[in-house]
Amino acid sequence: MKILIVEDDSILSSNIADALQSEGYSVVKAFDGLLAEKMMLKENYDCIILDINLPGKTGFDICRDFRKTDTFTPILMLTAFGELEDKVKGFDLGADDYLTKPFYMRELIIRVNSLLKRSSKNPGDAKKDLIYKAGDITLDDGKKKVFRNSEIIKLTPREYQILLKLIKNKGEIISKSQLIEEIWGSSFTANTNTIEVYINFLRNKLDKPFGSHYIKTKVGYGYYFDNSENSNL
Amino acid sequence: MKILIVEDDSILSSNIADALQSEGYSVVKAFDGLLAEKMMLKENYDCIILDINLPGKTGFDICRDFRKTDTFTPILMLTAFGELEDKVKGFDLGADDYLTKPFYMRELIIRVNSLLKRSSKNPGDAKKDLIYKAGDITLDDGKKKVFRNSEIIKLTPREYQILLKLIKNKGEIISKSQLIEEIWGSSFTANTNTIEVYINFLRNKLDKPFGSHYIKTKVGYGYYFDNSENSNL
DNA sequence: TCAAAACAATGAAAATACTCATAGTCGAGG
DNA sequence: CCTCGACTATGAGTATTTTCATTGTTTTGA
Repeated sequence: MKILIVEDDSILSSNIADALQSEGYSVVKAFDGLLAEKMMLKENYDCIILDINLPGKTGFDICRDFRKTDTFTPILMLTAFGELEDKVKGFDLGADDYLTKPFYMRELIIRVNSLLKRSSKNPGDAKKDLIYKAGDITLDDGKKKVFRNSEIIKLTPREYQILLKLIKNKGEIISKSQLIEEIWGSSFTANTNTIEVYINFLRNKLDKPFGSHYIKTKVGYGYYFDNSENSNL
Repeated sequence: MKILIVEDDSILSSNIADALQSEGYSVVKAFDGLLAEKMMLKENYDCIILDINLPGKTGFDICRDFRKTDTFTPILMLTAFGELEDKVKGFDLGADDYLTKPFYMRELIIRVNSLLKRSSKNPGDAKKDLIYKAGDITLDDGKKKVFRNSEIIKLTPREYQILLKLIKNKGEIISKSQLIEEIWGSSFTANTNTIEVYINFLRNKLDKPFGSHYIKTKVGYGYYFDNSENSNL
């Protein structure tokens, strides 16, 4: 169980981390809103503890944007004392629970435990397997949606199928004949350059507007999804 | 265990919340009758604590309307001191227990505990699995009934089956072939547009009279039930 | 190293498929 | 015999898929 703590007060953050670790959870900390969001998009956490007042981007905004791409990871919000409407807003934006500062660590533990219990019971647990993350691309195979940094990218079915195949085997080279076989079926007469055209469509939507190169060509062999360090060189 | 507290006095509300939380319950608060009702229809709570005097809509009305679609979630009513007939009326409208203000928190805890014990022993517990809520739609698969905000919607069997499948997997895309397979069976020759037509029927009954769009099309992929924030855009 | 050959990318246009609303047929049951 | 639910047919509007001609890029071998 891996938990992300997003809290800029380093003392509080460490206290929370200690408490959770002593419960056997593995913990990752983030102190800045923007950085936190990137981490959330790149990696699957089992639970996220999210402060509201953060440098970079507020917890509210992070929560709202994150819920566009991920609806199952439980979020526990930390609100300042007395800010009652914060709680309402938090729930509206997709938080699963809140805790008012200051709080007892014991209570935080209870709430995290119950959030995790709830989400593990949920049928949504299986949905995790349907979500693929690679670089700053998120592909939700349940909703058939693709995001780039929480910005949605609209793909046609064929484009989507190709991207799915490439992301499922990221790093691996997929030959054109493999793509044809799996997406068009064996009966398809591939006497034209249909695949090249679709790869081009994909790049137009996925790579070019962002100035990056995830979809790479291996001349003579096929295509592959590259999310290594310097993938956009 | 998640408990909803519907009480407009924020001090009392917080006191109740604290008491329940220290018992290990997870708590959600609502301060307005109309909002509370929306929350009740959208989410399954294990117990509801309901004040009578509320802005927006009285506890009596909420209770009565809620019981049309949900007969198992225990409701504990809070009545003002001396209003004896309130208790009678409360029971008549479907409340499971009442508590007269002011009261000791200890007593509230006891009553909530016993309500929860009772409902968990009940055969009605199994019924929860048969009730699906999504947005302001409630589908009772035990009674084969569909409600929109406690107003019943009459569906034909085929329409019902489709809606059930979509709501069971709300948010997920269901392809036409999946729908055909599960509802008509594998032997059905799907050479026509039967599904499109039924989706149209469903929308006519479920969406159009209310100016909303729960049933969405993902062109080329299939259909899905959308109850996100801006589902009617 | 350079040119030819093989391979890949691109833009535009034609062909095809999909969705949806309306209208109509058919058969079972009151 | 009339109504209602299940299903079929059709056509317009839209979106997607495919083809083709052209341009660009990489590889190879003399």
